[in-house]
Amino acid sequence: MPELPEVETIVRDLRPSLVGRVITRVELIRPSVLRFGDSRTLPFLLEGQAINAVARRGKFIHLRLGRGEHLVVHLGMTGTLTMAQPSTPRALHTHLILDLDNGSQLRYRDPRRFGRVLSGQPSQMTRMRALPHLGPDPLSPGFATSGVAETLRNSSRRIKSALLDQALIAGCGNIYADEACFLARVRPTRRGATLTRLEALRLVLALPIVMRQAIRLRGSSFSDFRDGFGAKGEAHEALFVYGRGGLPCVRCRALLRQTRVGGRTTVYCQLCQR
DNA sequence: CCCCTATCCTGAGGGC
DNA sequence: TGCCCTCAGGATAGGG
Repeated sequence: MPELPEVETIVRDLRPSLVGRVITRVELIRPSVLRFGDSRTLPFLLEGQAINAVARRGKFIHLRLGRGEHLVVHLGMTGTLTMAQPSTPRALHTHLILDLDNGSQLRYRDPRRFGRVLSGQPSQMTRMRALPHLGPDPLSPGFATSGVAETLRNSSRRIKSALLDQALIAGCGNIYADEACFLARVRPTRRGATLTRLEALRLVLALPIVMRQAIRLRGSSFSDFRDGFGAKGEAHEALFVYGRGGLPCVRCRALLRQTRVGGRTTVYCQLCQR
C-alpha cells in the first residue's frame, strides 16, 4: 500500500515529466473518484492549465496548477499514478487520464477505489474537510524537534494506533509503523504514556530512517504499488517485520509475533521489542 | 478521549 | 476447473 516512501517515489518520478507541461485533454472515466470539485466542469477547468509543481503532503499528491488550483490525489490502498503513452492500452480500473502537451499521458488507476481525487483551491478543501489536518512529516527537517515525541508520551493510546494517526504524523502507514517500532525496539502494543523519553526519541528517529531506506529501494510493492513509470519497488524485500509474522527475527532469530492493534495486522519481536 | 465495528472495494489465495 | 469464503487495509463515521 502506498505510504510516505511509496508516494514520495511516485512524486520524484513524476516531477520531471509533469512540471512545465500543459494539460490538453481530461478524461474522467469514473466520475465518482472525484470527491471535491465538479466532475462535469473538471475537463473545462483543467484543460489549458500548466502544471507548476508536484508535491507531497503526507500521503497526498498535489499537482499545483495555474491560478492556485490544485489537483490532489490520494492513492488509498491500491492507487497508482503513472506516465504512459496514448498507444498503450489502458489497464482495467483506470479512472482518470490527463493528456499533456508533449503527447504523454498521466493515468490514475485504482482497482479498490479507496483512493480519491480532489480539484480546487487547497484552502477550500481544508475548510470543507476534504483535506484533513496533517501532523509533521517525517521527511521534514524539523520532524525530530516538532514535539512528536512528547505528544506520543502524553497519549494513552497504543503506540501503533498513534503512529497511524495522520493528524499526529503525516504519511505513516501500517508497514512503516511496524518497521519503526522494531528499529526503536518498542513493542507497538504499548501505551504511549509508558514510553520513556529515550524510547519516544528512538521512535521519532526511527521513522525517517526506515522511510528513507524504503525510498532508496523505490518503495514496497507487496501487491499493487507501482512507481511513476509502472515498475515495482524493492523495499518489501528489506523489511524487518512487516509481512514476516511467524518467521525468525532478523536480529535474534526468535519467531516474530503477529497480532492486531486497532484492527491492523501488527508484527513484532517479543524479545527485541519491550 | 479511546476503541471497536462497519463501510467503501477488488483480487488473491485457500479449501473442497 | 470453478465456486465460495476469507482476508488485505487507508480513511471515515457512528456507537459504546
